[in-house]
Amino acid sequence: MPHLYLVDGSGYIFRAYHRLPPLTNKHGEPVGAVYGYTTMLWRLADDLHKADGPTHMAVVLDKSSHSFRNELYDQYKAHRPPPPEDLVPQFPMIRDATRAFSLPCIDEAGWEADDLIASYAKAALAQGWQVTIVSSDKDLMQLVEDGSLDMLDTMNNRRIGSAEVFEKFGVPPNKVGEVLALMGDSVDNVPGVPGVGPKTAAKLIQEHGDVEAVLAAAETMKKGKLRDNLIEHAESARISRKLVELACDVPLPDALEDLELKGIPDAPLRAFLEHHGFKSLLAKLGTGASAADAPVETPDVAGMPDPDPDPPCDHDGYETVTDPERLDHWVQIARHQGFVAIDTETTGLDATRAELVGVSLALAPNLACYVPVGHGGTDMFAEKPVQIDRDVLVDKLKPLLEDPSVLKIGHNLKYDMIVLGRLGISVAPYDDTIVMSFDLDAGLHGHGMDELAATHLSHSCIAYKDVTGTGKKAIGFHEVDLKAATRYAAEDADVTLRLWRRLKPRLAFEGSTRVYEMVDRPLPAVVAGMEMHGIKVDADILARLSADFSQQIAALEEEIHGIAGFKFTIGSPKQLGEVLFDKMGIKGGRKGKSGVYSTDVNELERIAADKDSPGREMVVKVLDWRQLSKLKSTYTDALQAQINPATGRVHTSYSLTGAQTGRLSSTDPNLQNIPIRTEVGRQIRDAFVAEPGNVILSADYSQIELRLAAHIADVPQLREAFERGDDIHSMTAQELFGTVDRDTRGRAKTINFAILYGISRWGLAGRLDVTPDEAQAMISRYFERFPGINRYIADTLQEAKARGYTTTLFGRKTHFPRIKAPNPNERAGSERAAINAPIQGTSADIIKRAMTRMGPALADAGLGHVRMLLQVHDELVFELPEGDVAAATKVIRRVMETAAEPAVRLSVPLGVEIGTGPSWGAAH
DNA sequence: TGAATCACG
DNA sequence: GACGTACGTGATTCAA
Repeated sequence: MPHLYLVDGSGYIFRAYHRLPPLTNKHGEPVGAVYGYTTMLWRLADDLHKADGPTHMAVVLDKSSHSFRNELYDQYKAHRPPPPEDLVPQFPMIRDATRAFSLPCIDEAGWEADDLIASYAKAALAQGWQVTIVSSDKDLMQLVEDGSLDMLDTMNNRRIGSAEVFEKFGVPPNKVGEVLALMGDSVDNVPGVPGVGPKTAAKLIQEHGDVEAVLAAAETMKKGKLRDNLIEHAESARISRKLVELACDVPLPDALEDLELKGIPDAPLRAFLEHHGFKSLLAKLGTGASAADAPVETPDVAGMPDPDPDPPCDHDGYETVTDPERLDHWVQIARHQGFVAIDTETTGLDATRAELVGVSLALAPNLACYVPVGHGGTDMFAEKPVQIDRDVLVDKLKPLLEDPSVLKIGHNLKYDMIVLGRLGISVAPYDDTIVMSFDLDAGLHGHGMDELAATHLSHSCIAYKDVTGTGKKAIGFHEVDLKAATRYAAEDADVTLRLWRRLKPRLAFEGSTRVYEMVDRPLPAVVAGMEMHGIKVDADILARLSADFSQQIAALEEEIHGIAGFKFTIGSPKQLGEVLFDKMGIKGGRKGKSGVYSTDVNELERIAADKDSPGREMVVKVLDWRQLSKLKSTYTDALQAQINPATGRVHTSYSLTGAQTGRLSSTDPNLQNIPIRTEVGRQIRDAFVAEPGNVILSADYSQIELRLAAHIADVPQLREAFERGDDIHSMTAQELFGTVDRDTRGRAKTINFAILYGISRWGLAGRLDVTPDEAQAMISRYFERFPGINRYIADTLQEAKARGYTTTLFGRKTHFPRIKAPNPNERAGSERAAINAPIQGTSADIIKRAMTRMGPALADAGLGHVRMLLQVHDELVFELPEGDVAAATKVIRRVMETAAEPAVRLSVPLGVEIGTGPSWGAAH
């Protein structure tokens, strides 16, 4: 069956003009509306091949501003301002664009485009055709008929059928004219009835059927303003009814059959696109791929005509959005454009607790706005500034942020995703400029927005503290006045967008697309989920430990002071050093550069091991005191304070860009350094518990860095040992010392780690308590037995010096700008780090991939209740229903063991050890 | 704010 | 011949 598409070109031009940034082409002609129009036609042309796509198509335009309606009512469209100056030259270009697509362009003097559309629609329907009107004009909604005529709003990619019409007007399509007549239209200057808006009009028509019936019933209505207005303005209502009526019998300038689509010839289209420099569309034309085949997630900014890159930030040009309709406006441009930068402002730094204060959006440089929703302080009764209701913002923003065809751009989006996630919004797809910067420039500089703006845009951002103040006088962002808040917040979105335009093309150009797409890009969403979920911590267990530690600390303190003969601050390394080395005369005190004796563990253990030292007794107690103080202050006390009272759980924050090698880091609190190595410390892990009926599951990669070293350096002996499942440290001991016992295995283990960290004979000598010469002999022997290792070290160093960076198996770069430093100490430090980075970094890449795949893999296996809670570099911690343990273990092991594949094929297997229990401690 | 110390992988 | 002794993190405390 023929399917006719009627494109409301005139309506589209105005909307596109107002919703798109003011672009110009290389000839300096304004083309914003033309660009929007062209991409819209392109998308329509894509539907050509679809089953329900068009067989016939025409673009309908207004010819002149005069129509029969001016005869009916001389004020019709009287107050309409002339079109904007830079839109006028675009009208003829729209006709060019239409011709470039070889589409018929229909206009007729004396008729509006709406009348022509209505007439063509009726004619087509009479022949039994399908009709789609490409427009979102409310007047045209009268024409909708279920099953035969619908509308397509290309700005929102939304089909409008009678259900949508009913939702908008409260009446079926054939009554829309009645409603429009009563409510009037200020833009077209259709008078309607004063005091009657969409709601009242809909109610009246629902009750009475049509305008005449409403007017007739007016006399019988209860007395009031409405009744008076209906009686007084009855004539105006009748005129309005005629004005909104569409003419359906206009003689058709072209016959229906002539509108048949015969394909779109390349040449004229190409010429048109080239004239305007619409590169992204040209590219699609060139490869013969249709627009639908192109990735919608990453709009080609390079293809946007943009002769004026990065003007300085115009803080006073940012809009404060306090009117819901203005918000709609911004959202619609964003949806049409296909990308938008976003930033949220909140009451605090902890995303899992902070309240939303406002959201800023940016569409192009200097085209940014701020939408306040939570300003006005915490006092419930205080007067608040005019602003949009938070729930309204959520309703209006959610469709945009979840629209799969609109790319959301943020800087450290993980934060915004948590804040928005708590309001029921998920953000996808997205690009994160902090992650992009990290993947490009790790090791060169930090990745905070202010630093990147200074580095890449030569722009110094408004400092947060300039807006809120510092120290005790600091106020929350919700207390900042809207003007200052807009300048600050909109600038953040503006800068984010500008950074994105700089960084995005660099990814491909500099070979970092792989690691960005395959490893890091998905992480903000995954990690946001983990942070939001948190892990349950039993405050009672911690409180008991705190009390216990307290007692022991007090007792030790007394004993230590007793031995010294006076009181001093044990926690002060300065005082402790003086007590030990000056007052008590212990020998061998070493002063650091600040003139303070070193009193670290190594030093104290050296004293404790010396049977003749007078300080033995005290030093042993100090070591105990230190351990308990550390555990109490850093863990048992601090952790209790970190429990979120709303959730009863602890929500750490992971930094995706904190560790140069690609690892995550954890803060507030750091859950990646919870004690495990000593029995006392280990008890703290028992406080990390599962909810009733659930268990904690811990899965960790066994020896992942050594396995990766075996693969990367290609060491056959190590590879084979891992394949056989041998104890790798015993095997190393056998190779190095010819015998395996506790001592040699321990030494071999130390050497194995030393290799990964970039070894020095002195470092190893210190660890193993041997002379540097003996240490050197062991290193030499190691290189001899595992010849791949020194080749790896030499190659890595050479590459790091030649290129300035190292890479992981997934292409992650870590830069080492100091690797050629003249200071040998500095240089040697960089060299060791460079040796370690590819191994530590590849391990980080692999577990990150496992994390990304874990959620979907568990869901596929029907294990939706299994939650991933923590990552500790080579370990993932889960919480799950007891009954799911067996099934989940299988999935988790499979995902982790195969996480490198298929991008990287390892020559060693990855081993994963899994344990479960009521607490994290018990799961190990 | 930096140094020292120590918790983790 | 000096350098000054393992990679990557974060939190706490003291003292300036």
